[in-house]
Amino acid sequence: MTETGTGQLAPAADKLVPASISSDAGFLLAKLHAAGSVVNNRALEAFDLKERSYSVLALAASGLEPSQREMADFLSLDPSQIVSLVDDLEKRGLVLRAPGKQDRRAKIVTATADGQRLFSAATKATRQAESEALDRLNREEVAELKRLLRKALWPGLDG
Amino acid sequence: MTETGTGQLAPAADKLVPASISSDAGFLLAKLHAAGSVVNNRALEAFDLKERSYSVLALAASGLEPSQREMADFLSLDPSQIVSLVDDLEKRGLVLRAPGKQDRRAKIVTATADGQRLFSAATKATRQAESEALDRLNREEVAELKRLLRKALWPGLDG
DNA sequence: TCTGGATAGTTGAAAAAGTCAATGATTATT
DNA sequence: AATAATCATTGACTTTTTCAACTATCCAGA
Repeated sequence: MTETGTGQLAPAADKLVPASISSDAGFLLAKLHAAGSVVNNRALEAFDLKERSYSVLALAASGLEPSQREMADFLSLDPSQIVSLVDDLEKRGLVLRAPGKQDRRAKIVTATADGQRLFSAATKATRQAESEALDRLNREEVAELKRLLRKALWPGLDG
Repeated sequence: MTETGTGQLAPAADKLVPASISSDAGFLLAKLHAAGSVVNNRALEAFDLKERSYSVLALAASGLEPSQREMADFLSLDPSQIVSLVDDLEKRGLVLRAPGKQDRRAKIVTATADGQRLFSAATKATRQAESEALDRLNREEVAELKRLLRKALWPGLDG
């Protein structure tokens, strides 16, 4: 994406806005997600993380003791992708694998103290990145956007 | 993603919702986009299109006479990706390339009559897919979601 | 006008990401 | 006890993304 330093699109990029696809929710989601990814990944670079590894670390640090299969479902990734993401984080001493207590096939992934620390620091950076990516919305609009996204994903939950 | 026939997530997928990442806009966008893509691409299969080729066809059919570079910027794709997408659509007789009138380096992509017809039919399918992907939101909420996404992308435009 | 630097499209290679089937270990079902 | 299903893992394979050339064209300034 052609970008200026502030994350704004180049001026000429507005020409195609009137196209009918601009009222397609799938397209709007894709485009905002793409723009946000750039900012997010740039913010995570300093921690040697990407969106993907950050989200795995976030789940490991959540206290919810997720299995890799649960992570795969939740993150919309193939189980084999989780394997390599966890491999990497584990090599770096950020997470641990432990066999599930009820089900020894499963591997429960938890963050180490180092992992928790890195997650906290990285979270600050992504919060900053998020407000940068959504800086055209005011506080209430950001909250409403998130509420609608959550409702679309998990109706009736307060996630 | 583990899915039921209705596009709902499998029951166990709710366990991780309380994780802090569920309030991260980037993650929510990614997840809803991922879920929507599955439905969208399934709907477009019948037309031998994917989200990508559909969006290129949509711009070609828009009457805005976009150049490939403008398409690349607008769709957040690399110019070389546009080349192969347009190649494919052109081989199928759905779009035409014409040199730009002011700038002969540029290639203006327009839909043929066949392309217009296919686009119309495919649009019906994606509309259906969209309401399926967002079926947990009511009409007003969908409108509000789109409004916020558009505002985040193009503040001050009525796209 | 000429020249140098930028830009549009194209090609092709390389890296990254996604998909999928097979396997061993374990659990669930019959 | 036997069969079927599930979890993590590996490896192959495809698709997507990224990037560096290259040609043709445009543009700005000498």
